[in-house]
Amino acid sequence: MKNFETMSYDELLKEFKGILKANALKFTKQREAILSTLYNNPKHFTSECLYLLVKQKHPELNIGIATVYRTLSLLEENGLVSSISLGAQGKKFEIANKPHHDHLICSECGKIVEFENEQIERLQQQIAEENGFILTDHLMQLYGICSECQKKRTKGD
Amino acid sequence: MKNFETMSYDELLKEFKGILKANALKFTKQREAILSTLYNNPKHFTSECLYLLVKQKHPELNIGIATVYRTLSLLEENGLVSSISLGAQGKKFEIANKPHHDHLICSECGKIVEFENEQIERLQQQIAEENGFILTDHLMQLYGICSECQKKRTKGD
DNA sequence: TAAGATATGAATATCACTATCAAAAAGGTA
DNA sequence: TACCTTTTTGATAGTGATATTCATATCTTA
Ligand SMILES: [Mn+2]
Ligand SMILES: [Mn+2]
Ligand SMILES: [Zn+2]
Ligand SMILES: [Zn+2]
Repeated sequence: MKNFETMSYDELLKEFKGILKANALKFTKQREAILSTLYNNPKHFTSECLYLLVKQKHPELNIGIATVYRTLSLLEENGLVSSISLGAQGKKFEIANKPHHDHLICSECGKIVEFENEQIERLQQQIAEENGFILTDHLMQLYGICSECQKKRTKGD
Repeated sequence: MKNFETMSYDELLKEFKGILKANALKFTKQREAILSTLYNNPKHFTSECLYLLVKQKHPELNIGIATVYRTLSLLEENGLVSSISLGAQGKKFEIANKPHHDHLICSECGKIVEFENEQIERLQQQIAEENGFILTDHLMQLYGICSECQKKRTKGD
């Protein structure tokens, strides 16, 4: 997979157009609107939430939620966005212009902190090897209570 | 949370009854059938799959799938079962009578290998602390291709 | 064992997501 | 540019897993 970490929006767009062309797909206003909204608001988006924001930023497109789902799948398949499954809280998407990282999530307020830890990644690789697996992917999410929510709790009691 | 690792079925049942009583809930044939089926078939069960097995083992109960969902939630809330979310492949449940472990999953055949790694656990704790979080839980799943599926692939090509 | 509670199964609803389809837009060609 | 073919779109209906509703059945305790 290509590394999109340091891409400017123009480069990203060029990359996207290349992927579209390579697959005989078309470059549409909707697809660009979704990509640019993701790029300019680098958060962890619910499909619904991204849909609302694109609608707000580009009201003239009258975008449909089906298109958002379709485009997110397309972008994820091609490595331009990545997603995390948060169980009950649903699935969230983010643009893949950052190095690989995992997530630390506050169970109380939903805050998401990103982190990376090479040592864990190495150990994961080792575990897979020990069990005869070729490691292709992993999911790691840490759940806890963030410092702000800890403070709130103390006050509340 | 209590440690259920070394419990015999009788002990587990006693524990369950205690939880029920403490919450003014009733001990029913359905609830016991579900618990015993989980205990005697220590696998990773889909709700549907568990439902079918309980139905087969206890046809006289004519159990409904709603009861299976309800009971699994109840058991999970009380730490007697734990679940893993496998994205597209759905959610799987297992009885919590083993030490904590994480999962290595074959993307091709769905095989699940359990593992534990103290070193990773320590690093996770450390990461949470560094970010001011109190760690309460974590999720770690490694995805890959198991050795059998690797062999099949080579033959297929 | 009767009273008062919760639990159950069947049916229905919900929720996130996917498929369908007619109309619109893209993009290659001349 | 105008045309033509293909893909894309938004609205809508459909799907599958899980949750809820509700009338009846089953527990628990006195
Ligand atoms: Mn992230
Ligand atoms: Mn397990
Ligand atoms: Zn918080
Ligand atoms: Zn396999």
